[in-house]
Amino acid sequence: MDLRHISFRLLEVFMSVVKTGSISETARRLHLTQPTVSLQIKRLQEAVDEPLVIMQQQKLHVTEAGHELFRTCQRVFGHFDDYNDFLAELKGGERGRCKIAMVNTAQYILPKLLGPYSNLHPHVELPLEIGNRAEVLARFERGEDDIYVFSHPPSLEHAKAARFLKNPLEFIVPTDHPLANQQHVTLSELVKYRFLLREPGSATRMLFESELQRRGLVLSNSVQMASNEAIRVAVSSGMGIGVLSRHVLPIGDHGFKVLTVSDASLASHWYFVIRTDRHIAHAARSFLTFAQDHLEQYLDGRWVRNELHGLNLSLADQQIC
Amino acid sequence: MDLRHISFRLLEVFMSVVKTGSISETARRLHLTQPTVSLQIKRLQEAVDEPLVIMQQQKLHVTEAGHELFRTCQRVFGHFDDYNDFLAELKGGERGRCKIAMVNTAQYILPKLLGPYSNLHPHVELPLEIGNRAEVLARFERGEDDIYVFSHPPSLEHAKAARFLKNPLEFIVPTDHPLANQQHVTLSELVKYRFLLREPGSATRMLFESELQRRGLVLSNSVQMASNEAIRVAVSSGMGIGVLSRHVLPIGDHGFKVLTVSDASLASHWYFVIRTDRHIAHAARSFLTFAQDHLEQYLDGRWVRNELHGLNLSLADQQIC
DNA sequence: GTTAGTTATAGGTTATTATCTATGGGTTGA
DNA sequence: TCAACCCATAGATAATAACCTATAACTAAC
Repeated sequence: MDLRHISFRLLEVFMSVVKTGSISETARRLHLTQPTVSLQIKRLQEAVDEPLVIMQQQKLHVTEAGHELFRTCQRVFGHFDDYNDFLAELKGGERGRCKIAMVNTAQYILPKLLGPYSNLHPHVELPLEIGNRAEVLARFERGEDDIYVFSHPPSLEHAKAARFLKNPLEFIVPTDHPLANQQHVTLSELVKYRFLLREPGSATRMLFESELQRRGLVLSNSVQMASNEAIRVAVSSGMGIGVLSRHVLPIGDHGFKVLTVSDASLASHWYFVIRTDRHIAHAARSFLTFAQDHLEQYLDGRWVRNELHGLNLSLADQQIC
Repeated sequence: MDLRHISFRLLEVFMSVVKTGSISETARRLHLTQPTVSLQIKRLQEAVDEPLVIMQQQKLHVTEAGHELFRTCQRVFGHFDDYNDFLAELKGGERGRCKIAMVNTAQYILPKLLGPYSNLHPHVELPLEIGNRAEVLARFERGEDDIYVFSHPPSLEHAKAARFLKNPLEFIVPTDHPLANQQHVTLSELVKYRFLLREPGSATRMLFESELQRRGLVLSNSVQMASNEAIRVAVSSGMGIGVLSRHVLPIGDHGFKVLTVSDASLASHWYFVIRTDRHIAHAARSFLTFAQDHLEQYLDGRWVRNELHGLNLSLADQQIC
């Protein structure tokens, strides 16, 4: 039996012939002519090298080989129906995966969106990758993920970015620090103290340093630390001043004090970033649409900057091609 | 997803791509060129309307949709493999059915062949039809069965017949009949008595009557009976003389006596008959070959006339077209 | 930076498929 | 016997599939 040149259309026609028990009737149902169906069946029989139906006293009689082939076809089409269901879910964003890579700071706020989304779409896998800016950037270059979360989006040609949340920076000091109880502090006062900072590539540090440079200020003393947690703990134990995203600060007193700096309001934004030169997973589209619709609901409304509309619009355009 | 124009070849190529993880490698294995495979995959993706494999850092990566399609294909090919096994058995005569229609008298001897055959090929169905000559002839005309067993084969154009067993006729009389103990009896002596005969169409009766006509003899008195059993019983109870196939006579004394008629040796033959204008079931070929090889083994060698060779030879020729 | 290996694309040829219309031949039932 | 069905076959055509070669473009490794 040579399956090679047998198409599913052929099997469809054959099944109809078995079901209706008539070549003419099949032709009518499938909007074909009777000779077409006749010939199709003949071709199939040649491929199988065995008669599938025989005329017997003016009635079409299905042979054993034909019967068994019919059963085989039923099973086969069953599997393809299943596959179609799967595809439908996949395309509808109900199934599949959406790999997200994010910078460290974002790990505190993205779950607030991912949780509700995941509950709504339980069949969507959501693997998360967390790294510093350099690491996430490298992943972006290699196109390893579906969605990237940055502050300071990379300005590469085949990237599309959209802000979704303001990321205000806060200065924190130990509770026993000289500035801890001062009403208004200025940036120039602060730089005399020792600072605890993330690595040079980090968005937080870049933002802070560019502000210092703009103002012609220089830090007298700074220590580099590998994570936001490390900085928080170090500040609490009196090692110096920390500059941290508002979103990573726990609510309530935790051994440090947030300063009100009168002459500096530092803030960056988080962006959802996608590559436009790659196929975008349906689940990723689905998540971004969800985010656009529910940012205000699940994130603190004070900081939300919902600019996802344009991104989703351009994705919808792309979908057509 | 539009299956219509997807052939199994296409799925085969796709499966190989998934298995090898490479388009070039697949091309080499399937003796195609790389662009051919590339294009096939593209076509398949268009049919599914969803990427199945994507290039990621110089490596082919199978998408979710691709993976699921692969699994679907595995199942589908599994079913067709099963079907191929089924076909192989069918074509080898190991499976299927062989419908045999036979005249009444044959029912006593054919089972001696069918039994051993059935044991050898347990998956072959062997439905039997038994009727008088007219009935079997009608079935033959309509082509309802695969093999027919006649004495006096119908001489129709698209029929092929082969003798396999001699069918000698015997005259039986009640044990208390005047002729019962006579050494030699002649036909002309017999016709004075009452005869018990089958219906006019039956081969036995036709043979007997044509012999009478040839000799210019006329029966003085005859009674028609519907079955060989009825005749046997009637003879035993003294109703007259019977003419029966040797093969339907039980061995040993059963209330009647077999005469030795010196001037008449009546015998017909049983034939296997098939229609040559129809497809011959593999099981039927298989049975006829079996019969050719084992006639002498399972039937009384004295009567066997094995002329199946020619029949099977012409069947083998036909098989080619 | 050259080579070797990969995939993608363009352009072309040939074989096959998927259709059709027209027609012939056989059955059935009025 | 004739109309109304059925199926099979012939002959024709347009679309498409299935391939090819040549070539481009990219990446990894030497």
